[in-house]
Amino acid sequence: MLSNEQKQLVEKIGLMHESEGLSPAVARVLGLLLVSDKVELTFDEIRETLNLSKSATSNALNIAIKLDRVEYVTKPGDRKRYFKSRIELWREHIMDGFCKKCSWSKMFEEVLKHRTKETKDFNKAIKDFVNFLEYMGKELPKLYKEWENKTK
Amino acid sequence: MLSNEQKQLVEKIGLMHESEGLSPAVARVLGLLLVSDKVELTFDEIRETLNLSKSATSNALNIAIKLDRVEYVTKPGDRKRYFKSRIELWREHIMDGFCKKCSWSKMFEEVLKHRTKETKDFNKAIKDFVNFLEYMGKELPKLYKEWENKTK
DNA sequence: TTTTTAGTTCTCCTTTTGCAGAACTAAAAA
DNA sequence: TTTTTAGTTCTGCAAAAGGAGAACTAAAAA
Repeated sequence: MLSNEQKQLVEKIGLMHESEGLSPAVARVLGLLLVSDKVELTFDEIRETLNLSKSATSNALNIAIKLDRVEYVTKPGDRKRYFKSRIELWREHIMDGFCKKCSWSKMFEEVLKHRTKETKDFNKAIKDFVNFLEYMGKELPKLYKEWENKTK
Repeated sequence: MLSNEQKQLVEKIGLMHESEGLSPAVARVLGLLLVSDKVELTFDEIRETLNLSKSATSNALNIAIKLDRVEYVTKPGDRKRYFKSRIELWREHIMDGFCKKCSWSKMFEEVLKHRTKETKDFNKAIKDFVNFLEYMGKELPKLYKEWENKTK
Protein backbone atom coordinates (compact mmCIF):
# COMPACT_ATOMS: atom_id res chain seq x y z
CA MET A 1 0.00 0.00 0.00
CA LEU A 2 2.73 2.46 0.94
CA SER A 3 6.31 2.58 -0.25
CA ASN A 4 9.02 2.81 2.37
CA GLU A 5 9.53 6.46 1.55
CA GLN A 6 5.85 7.09 2.03
CA LYS A 7 5.86 5.28 5.36
CA GLN A 8 8.72 7.45 6.54
CA LEU A 9 6.88 10.56 5.40
CA VAL A 10 3.79 9.50 7.33
CA GLU A 11 5.92 9.19 10.45
CA LYS A 12 7.57 12.54 9.84
CA ILE A 13 4.24 14.28 9.32
CA GLY A 14 3.00 12.38 12.35
CA LEU A 15 5.75 13.86 14.50
CA MET A 16 4.92 17.30 13.17
CA HIS A 17 1.36 16.82 14.35
CA GLU A 18 2.34 15.29 17.65
CA SER A 19 4.34 18.44 18.33
CA GLU A 20 1.00 20.21 18.01
CA GLY A 21 -0.44 18.06 20.77
CA LEU A 22 -2.18 15.37 18.76
CA SER A 23 -1.91 11.71 19.72
CA PRO A 24 0.22 9.37 17.58
CA ALA A 25 -2.77 7.65 15.99
CA VAL A 26 -4.48 10.89 14.95
CA ALA A 27 -1.17 12.31 13.81
CA ARG A 28 -0.46 9.31 11.59
CA VAL A 29 -3.95 9.30 10.11
CA LEU A 30 -3.44 12.90 9.06
CA GLY A 31 -0.06 11.96 7.64
CA LEU A 32 -1.44 9.02 5.72
CA LEU A 33 -4.22 11.07 4.18
CA LEU A 34 -1.64 13.52 2.86
CA VAL A 35 0.75 10.94 1.49
CA SER A 36 -1.42 8.16 0.15
CA ASP A 37 -1.76 7.87 -3.61
CA LYS A 38 -5.47 7.47 -3.08
CA VAL A 39 -6.92 10.70 -1.77
CA GLU A 40 -9.90 8.92 -0.27
CA LEU A 41 -9.33 5.93 1.99
CA THR A 42 -11.76 3.65 3.75
CA PHE A 43 -11.78 2.87 7.44
CA ASP A 44 -10.20 -0.50 6.86
CA GLU A 45 -7.57 0.77 4.46
CA ILE A 46 -6.48 3.26 7.10
CA ARG A 47 -6.61 0.63 9.83
CA GLU A 48 -4.55 -1.88 7.90
CA THR A 49 -2.02 0.60 6.57
CA LEU A 50 -1.32 2.06 9.98
CA ASN A 51 -1.69 -1.21 11.92
CA LEU A 52 -4.25 0.26 14.24
CA SER A 53 -7.07 -1.42 16.08
CA LYS A 54 -10.64 -0.65 15.07
CA SER A 55 -11.21 1.39 18.21
CA ALA A 56 -8.07 3.43 17.72
CA THR A 57 -8.97 4.02 14.09
CA SER A 58 -12.51 5.02 14.93
CA ASN A 59 -11.44 7.40 17.66
CA ALA A 60 -8.62 8.91 15.65
CA LEU A 61 -10.87 9.57 12.67
CA ASN A 62 -13.59 11.10 14.81
CA ILE A 63 -11.12 13.35 16.55
CA ALA A 64 -9.66 14.42 13.21
CA ILE A 65 -13.15 15.11 11.90
CA LYS A 66 -14.08 17.16 14.96
CA LEU A 67 -10.89 19.17 14.43
CA ASP A 68 -11.93 19.80 10.81
CA ARG A 69 -8.81 18.08 9.58
CA VAL A 70 -10.65 15.22 7.93
CA GLU A 71 -14.02 14.70 6.30
CA TYR A 72 -15.64 11.75 4.63
CA VAL A 73 -17.64 11.30 1.49
CA THR A 74 -20.01 8.52 0.57
CA LYS A 75 -20.71 6.91 -2.75
CA PRO A 76 -24.01 5.68 -4.19
CA GLY A 77 -24.58 1.98 -3.59
CA ASP A 78 -21.65 1.74 -1.18
CA ARG A 79 -21.97 2.01 2.52
CA LYS A 80 -18.35 2.60 3.29
CA ARG A 81 -17.16 6.03 4.22
CA TYR A 82 -14.27 7.47 2.28
CA PHE A 83 -12.07 9.62 4.45
CA LYS A 84 -9.97 12.43 3.09
CA SER A 85 -7.84 15.30 4.30
CA ARG A 86 -9.46 18.74 4.42
CA ILE A 87 -6.25 20.26 3.18
CA GLU A 88 -8.07 23.31 1.84
CA LEU A 89 -8.86 24.34 5.42
CA TRP A 90 -5.30 24.24 6.70
CA ARG A 91 -4.54 27.82 5.99
CA GLU A 92 -7.58 28.85 7.98
CA HIS A 93 -6.46 26.61 10.81
CA ILE A 94 -3.07 28.27 10.75
CA MET A 95 -4.63 31.72 10.80
CA ASP A 96 -7.00 30.70 13.57
CA GLY A 97 -4.03 29.55 15.60
CA PHE A 98 -2.28 32.85 15.02
CA CYS A 99 -5.37 34.84 15.92
CA LYS A 100 -5.96 32.80 19.03
CA LYS A 101 -2.52 33.84 20.24
CA CYS A 102 -3.26 37.45 19.47
CA SER A 103 -6.43 37.28 21.51
CA TRP A 104 -4.25 36.66 24.55
CA SER A 105 -3.95 40.42 24.66
CA LYS A 106 -7.25 40.42 26.58
CA MET A 107 -5.78 38.32 29.34
CA PHE A 108 -2.70 40.49 29.63
CA GLU A 109 -4.79 43.62 29.79
CA GLU A 110 -6.67 42.07 32.66
CA VAL A 111 -3.35 41.33 34.31
CA LEU A 112 -2.34 44.95 33.87
CA LYS A 113 -5.60 46.16 35.34
CA HIS A 114 -5.00 44.17 38.51
CA ARG A 115 -1.28 44.82 38.87
CA THR A 116 0.22 47.16 41.39
CA LYS A 117 1.16 50.46 39.78
CA GLU A 118 4.53 50.45 41.53
CA THR A 119 6.33 48.24 39.04
CA LYS A 120 6.50 50.73 36.20
CA ASP A 121 9.05 48.97 33.98
CA PHE A 122 7.41 45.60 34.26
CA ASN A 123 3.96 47.02 33.61
CA LYS A 124 5.31 48.90 30.64
CA ALA A 125 6.74 45.67 29.25
CA ILE A 126 3.35 44.01 29.60
CA LYS A 127 1.67 46.97 27.97
CA ASP A 128 4.15 46.76 25.08
CA PHE A 129 3.29 43.12 24.67
CA VAL A 130 -0.43 43.88 24.69
CA ASN A 131 0.13 46.49 22.01
CA PHE A 132 2.13 44.05 19.98
CA LEU A 133 -0.57 41.41 20.15
CA GLU A 134 -3.22 43.93 19.21
CA TYR A 135 -1.10 45.10 16.30
CA MET A 136 -0.69 41.53 15.08
CA GLY A 137 -4.37 40.86 15.66
CA LYS A 138 -5.18 43.70 13.29
CA GLU A 139 -2.49 43.13 10.69
CA LEU A 140 -2.71 39.37 10.31
CA PRO A 141 -6.25 39.35 8.92
CA LYS A 142 -5.17 42.07 6.48
CA LEU A 143 -2.27 39.94 5.37
CA TYR A 144 -4.61 37.02 4.92
CA LYS A 145 -6.95 39.05 2.77
CA GLU A 146 -4.08 40.33 0.68
CA TRP A 147 -3.03 36.79 0.00
CA GLU A 148 -6.59 35.82 -0.92
CA ASN A 149 -6.76 38.70 -3.38
CA LYS A 150 -3.43 37.84 -4.90
CA THR A 151 -4.42 34.25 -5.56
CA LYS A 152 -7.85 34.66 -7.04
CA MET B 1 0.57 36.95 49.58
CA LEU B 2 -2.01 36.96 46.79
CA SER B 3 -5.51 38.39 46.83
CA ASN B 4 -8.33 36.16 45.71
CA GLU B 5 -8.53 38.02 42.44
CA GLN B 6 -4.84 37.47 41.89
CA LYS B 7 -5.18 33.78 42.66
CA GLN B 8 -7.92 33.48 40.09
CA LEU B 9 -5.82 35.31 37.55
CA VAL B 10 -2.93 32.94 38.17
CA GLU B 11 -5.25 30.01 37.47
CA LYS B 12 -6.62 31.66 34.34
CA ILE B 13 -3.15 32.40 32.99
CA GLY B 14 -2.23 28.88 34.01
CA LEU B 15 -4.98 27.44 31.84
CA MET B 16 -3.83 29.61 28.97
CA HIS B 17 -0.38 28.11 29.29
CA GLU B 18 -1.65 24.58 29.75
CA SER B 19 -3.45 24.96 26.44
CA GLU B 20 0.02 25.52 25.02
CA GLY B 21 1.14 22.17 26.34
CA LEU B 22 2.81 23.20 29.59
CA SER B 23 2.22 21.27 32.80
CA PRO B 24 0.05 22.82 35.54
CA ALA B 25 2.98 23.64 37.79
CA VAL B 26 4.98 25.42 35.08
CA ALA B 27 1.84 27.16 33.87
CA ARG B 28 1.04 28.48 37.35
CA VAL B 29 4.60 29.64 37.96
CA LEU B 30 4.41 31.70 34.79
CA GLY B 31 1.06 33.05 35.92
CA LEU B 32 2.33 33.94 39.35
CA LEU B 33 5.34 35.79 37.97
CA LEU B 34 3.01 37.93 35.88
CA VAL B 35 0.53 38.70 38.62
CA SER B 36 2.57 39.04 41.77
CA ASP B 37 3.10 42.54 43.14
CA LYS B 38 6.73 41.64 43.57
CA VAL B 39 8.35 41.18 40.17
CA GLU B 40 11.11 39.03 41.63
CA LEU B 41 10.21 36.06 43.79
CA THR B 42 12.36 33.54 45.60
CA PHE B 43 12.11 29.79 45.28
CA ASP B 44 10.31 29.51 48.59
CA GLU B 45 7.92 32.36 47.91
CA ILE B 46 6.86 30.62 44.73
CA ARG B 47 6.66 27.26 46.46
CA GLU B 48 4.53 28.55 49.31
CA THR B 49 2.27 30.72 47.20
CA LEU B 50 1.49 27.91 44.79
CA ASN B 51 1.51 25.12 47.38
CA LEU B 52 4.02 23.12 45.42
CA SER B 53 6.60 20.66 46.66
CA LYS B 54 10.26 21.57 46.39
CA SER B 55 10.78 19.10 43.58
CA ALA B 56 7.83 20.39 41.60
CA THR B 57 8.99 23.96 42.12
CA SER B 58 12.54 23.17 41.11
CA ASN B 59 11.47 21.31 37.99
CA ALA B 60 8.90 23.89 36.99
CA LEU B 61 11.38 26.75 37.34
CA ASN B 62 14.07 24.93 35.40
CA ILE B 63 11.66 24.09 32.60
CA ALA B 64 10.48 27.69 32.47
CA ILE B 65 14.08 28.88 32.36
CA LYS B 66 14.98 26.48 29.58
CA LEU B 67 11.98 27.77 27.65
CA ASP B 68 13.26 31.33 28.13
CA ARG B 69 10.10 32.26 29.97
CA VAL B 70 11.84 32.90 33.28
CA GLU B 71 15.24 34.07 34.41
CA TYR B 72 16.74 34.70 37.81
CA VAL B 73 18.87 37.43 39.24
CA THR B 74 21.10 37.32 42.28
CA LYS B 75 21.88 40.00 44.83
CA PRO B 76 25.15 40.75 46.56
CA GLY B 77 25.44 39.10 49.95
CA ASP B 78 22.35 36.98 49.36
CA ARG B 79 22.47 33.48 48.08
CA LYS B 80 18.86 33.20 47.08
CA ARG B 81 17.87 33.36 43.47
CA TYR B 82 15.19 35.86 42.50
CA PHE B 83 13.05 34.54 39.71
CA LYS B 84 11.23 36.79 37.28
CA SER B 85 9.25 36.61 34.10
CA ARG B 86 11.10 37.33 30.87
CA ILE B 87 8.08 39.20 29.57
CA GLU B 88 10.19 41.20 27.14
CA LEU B 89 10.84 38.00 25.18
CA TRP B 90 7.22 37.00 24.74
CA ARG B 91 6.75 38.74 21.46
CA GLU B 92 9.74 36.91 20.07
CA HIS B 93 8.31 33.67 21.36
CA ILE B 94 5.05 34.44 19.61
CA MET B 95 6.85 35.24 16.38
CA ASP B 96 8.99 32.13 16.68
CA GLY B 97 5.83 30.08 17.06
CA PHE B 98 4.36 31.69 13.96
CA CYS B 99 7.52 31.17 11.96
CA LYS B 100 7.80 27.58 13.07
CA LYS B 101 4.38 26.96 11.55
CA CYS B 102 5.43 28.65 8.34
CA SER B 103 8.47 26.42 8.10
CA TRP B 104 6.09 23.50 7.72
CA SER B 105 6.07 24.47 4.06
CA LYS B 106 9.24 22.40 3.69
CA MET B 107 7.48 19.29 4.85
CA PHE B 108 4.56 19.83 2.53
CA GLU B 109 6.87 20.41 -0.40
CA GLU B 110 8.47 17.10 0.37
CA VAL B 111 5.02 15.53 0.42
CA LEU B 112 4.30 17.04 -2.96
CA LYS B 113 7.55 15.76 -4.37
CA HIS B 114 6.65 12.21 -3.40
CA ARG B 115 2.99 12.30 -4.31
CA THR B 116 1.53 10.65 -7.36
CA LYS B 117 0.91 13.20 -10.11
CA GLU B 118 -2.54 11.74 -10.79
CA THR B 119 -4.35 13.64 -8.07
CA LYS B 120 -4.21 17.07 -9.67
CA ASP B 121 -6.73 18.87 -7.47
CA PHE B 122 -5.36 17.55 -4.24
CA ASN B 123 -1.78 18.32 -5.22
CA LYS B 124 -2.84 21.80 -6.24
CA ALA B 125 -4.43 22.31 -2.84
CA ILE B 126 -1.21 21.26 -1.16
CA LYS B 127 0.77 23.56 -3.44
CA ASP B 128 -1.56 26.43 -2.55
CA PHE B 129 -0.95 25.73 1.10
CA VAL B 130 2.81 25.67 0.57
CA ASN B 131 2.58 29.02 -1.21
CA PHE B 132 0.51 30.42 1.60
CA LEU B 133 2.99 29.31 4.23
CA GLU B 134 5.87 30.74 2.23
CA TYR B 135 4.01 34.00 1.82
CA MET B 136 3.40 34.19 5.55
CA GLY B 137 6.96 33.18 6.23
CA LYS B 138 8.12 36.18 4.25
CA GLU B 139 5.53 38.71 5.38
CA LEU B 140 5.50 37.99 9.10
CA PRO B 141 9.10 39.09 9.70
CA LYS B 142 8.35 42.26 7.74
CA LEU B 143 5.37 42.92 9.93
CA TYR B 144 7.51 42.38 12.97
CA LYS B 145 10.12 44.84 11.76
CA GLU B 146 7.45 47.40 10.99
CA TRP B 147 6.21 47.14 14.53
CA GLU B 148 9.71 47.48 15.88
CA ASN B 149 10.22 50.64 13.85
CA LYS B 150 6.92 52.10 14.95
CA THR B 151 7.70 51.63 18.62
CA LYS B 152 11.24 52.86 18.83
C1' DT C 1 34.25 22.21 62.10
C1' DT C 2 29.48 21.89 62.31
C1' DT C 3 25.17 23.78 60.83
C1' DT C 4 22.10 26.10 57.85
C1' DT C 5 20.43 27.46 53.52
C1' DA C 6 18.86 26.90 48.84
C1' DG C 7 18.02 24.20 45.96
C1' DT C 8 18.52 19.32 43.24
C1' DT C 9 17.76 14.61 42.53
C1' DC C 10 15.77 10.14 43.54
C1' DT C 11 12.03 7.09 44.73
C1' DC C 12 7.48 6.31 44.79
C1' DC C 13 2.64 6.91 43.94
C1' DT C 14 -1.53 8.57 41.54
C1' DT C 15 -3.72 10.05 37.54
C1' DT C 16 -4.14 10.33 32.74
C1' DT C 17 -3.37 8.86 28.05
C1' DG C 18 -3.38 5.80 24.28
C1' DC C 19 -4.52 1.89 22.54
C1' DA C 20 -5.96 -3.25 21.98
C1' DG C 21 -9.56 -6.57 21.89
C1' DA C 22 -14.04 -7.93 22.47
C1' DA C 23 -18.79 -7.00 22.68
C1' DC C 24 -22.16 -4.43 20.61
C1' DT C 25 -25.26 -1.89 16.98
C1' DA C 26 -27.67 -0.38 12.98
C1' DA C 27 -28.26 -0.71 8.34
C1' DA C 28 -27.85 -3.36 4.22
C1' DA C 29 -27.53 -7.76 1.84
C1' DA C 30 -28.69 -12.46 1.18
C1' DT D 1 -35.23 -13.76 8.64
C1' DT D 2 -30.51 -14.42 9.18
C1' DT D 3 -26.04 -12.79 8.02
C1' DT D 4 -22.66 -9.51 6.76
C1' DT D 5 -20.70 -5.04 6.81
C1' DA D 6 -18.95 -0.86 8.76
C1' DG D 7 -18.17 0.96 12.13
C1' DT D 8 -18.88 2.36 17.66
C1' DT D 9 -18.51 1.68 22.43
C1' DC D 10 -16.92 -0.68 26.53
C1' DT D 11 -13.44 -2.94 29.37
C1' DG D 12 -9.00 -3.32 30.68
C1' DC D 13 -4.18 -2.74 30.59
C1' DA D 14 0.54 -0.70 29.94
C1' DA D 15 3.15 3.29 29.64
C1' DA D 16 3.90 8.07 30.57
C1' DA D 17 3.12 12.41 33.08
C1' DG D 18 2.91 15.09 37.10
C1' DG D 19 4.04 15.81 41.41
C1' DA D 20 4.95 14.59 46.72
C1' DG D 21 8.38 13.66 50.08
C1' DA D 22 12.71 12.38 51.54
C1' DA D 23 17.51 11.97 50.79
C1' DC D 24 21.18 14.37 49.03
C1' DT D 25 24.63 18.31 47.79
C1' DA D 26 27.36 22.39 47.63
C1' DA D 27 28.17 26.71 49.29
C1' DA D 28 27.77 29.96 52.98
C1' DA D 29 27.29 31.02 57.84
C1' DA D 30 28.19 30.24 62.62
